[in-house]
Amino acid sequence: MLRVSRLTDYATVVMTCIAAHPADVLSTAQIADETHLELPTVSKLLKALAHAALVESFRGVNGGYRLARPASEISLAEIVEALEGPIGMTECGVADGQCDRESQCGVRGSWQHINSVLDNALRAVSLAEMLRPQPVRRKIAVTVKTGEATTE
Amino acid sequence: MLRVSRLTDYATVVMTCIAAHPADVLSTAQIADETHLELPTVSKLLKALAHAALVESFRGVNGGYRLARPASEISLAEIVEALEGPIGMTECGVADGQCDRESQCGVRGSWQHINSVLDNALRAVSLAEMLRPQPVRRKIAVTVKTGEATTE
DNA sequence: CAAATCAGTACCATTTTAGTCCCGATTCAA
DNA sequence: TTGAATCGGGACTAAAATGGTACTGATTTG
Repeated sequence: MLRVSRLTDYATVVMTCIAAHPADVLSTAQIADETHLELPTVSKLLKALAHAALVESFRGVNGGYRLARPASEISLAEIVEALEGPIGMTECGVADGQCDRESQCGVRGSWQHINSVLDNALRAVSLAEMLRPQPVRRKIAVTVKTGEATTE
Repeated sequence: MLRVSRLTDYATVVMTCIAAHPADVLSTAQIADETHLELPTVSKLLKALAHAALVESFRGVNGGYRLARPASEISLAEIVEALEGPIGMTECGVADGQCDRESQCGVRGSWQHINSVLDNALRAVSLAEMLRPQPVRRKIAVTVKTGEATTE
C-alpha cells in the first residue's frame, strides 16, 4: 500500500492535540475525547510515544502527558519511527540470497535513494508546522494514472 | 511499516530482468529462472504489469513478455502504481468525520506534502537507471534512532 | 490437432494490524 | 492510611492484508 499504518496516522493527530496545549498535562481520557479516538487506542499510542521520549508521562491522580520537547523540535520522522521503527521502504534482506544477478544491485541502490529522499522529507516537517491550519506547500502531488514521468 | 510490499519489490526485479534483454520475448518460466522467484508469483506479477501497460504480452507457443516502452521511459513510480495503486501514505478519509478539530487540517496538509515529495522521487528514477550495477547517489539515509533530525 | 503459453479467477495459509482487556505500580488527596 | 485516579506493561482476540497456489479457459504455432 505504500502508506503509513493507521496507528501512525492517529499518532500524528494525538501529538498535535498535545502540542495544542503546551502548558497543560493532559490525561489519556482528555486526549481521547478531543481527538475522538478510542481511549484504549490512545493509551497504546501514548505508551509508544512516551517510550520514544517524545512525550513525558506523569502518574498519579492528576497525571497525564506533555510534550518532552517544544513542538518545533519534534519532527514527523520521529513520530513515524516511534510507531513503526526505522524508516525504510524495502526489506533489503528478503531478496538477498536469491538475486546475485547483475540487475539486483541497481534495484537496491535505487530503493536506497528513495528511502533517503523520504527520510529527509519526514525529518523536515516539525510538529509545530502540523499545528498550523493550512501549511499547504504549493506542490501537491497529482498522481497521473496513464501518463509517464511528468516531472522529469 | 512504511514500506512497499514484497510483491512490489519483486516487480522491480522482474522488470529489470526483462529490461536486461531488450530484444527478446521472455517467457514466464525464463524470468522465474533468472530472478529465482517462484513461477506462479512471477506470473501474477507479469499480469499486473501487463495490465498497467508496462509490458507487452504475446500468447502462443513462443509467447512471453517484452517491455512496452524503452527502459528509460518507465519510472519506478509506474511500477509501484501497477502493483499498489495510487501512491499515497495516508488514507485521508479514515480520520475524516472524527477530527473536525483545529489540529486536523495541519496534519492533512503535512502528509500531502510528504506524498508529493515521495511521488516526485519515484517518478525521477527510471528503469534504465535501475539496470546499472551501482547507480548509488551519494546521500544514503542513515536512520539515527536516538537523535533528532540530523539531516537538517 | 496438440503442445506451449498467457489470462482470469478463485482459493487458502500465514502474517500483520488494530483494538481490547487486565492487573500492577504510582501519585495525590482526604 | 486509605482510596481514587492514572500510567505501565503485557497478553489476548478478531479482522484484514499479503503471499502464494491451483485450476480452467483462450490463443498461437507447427
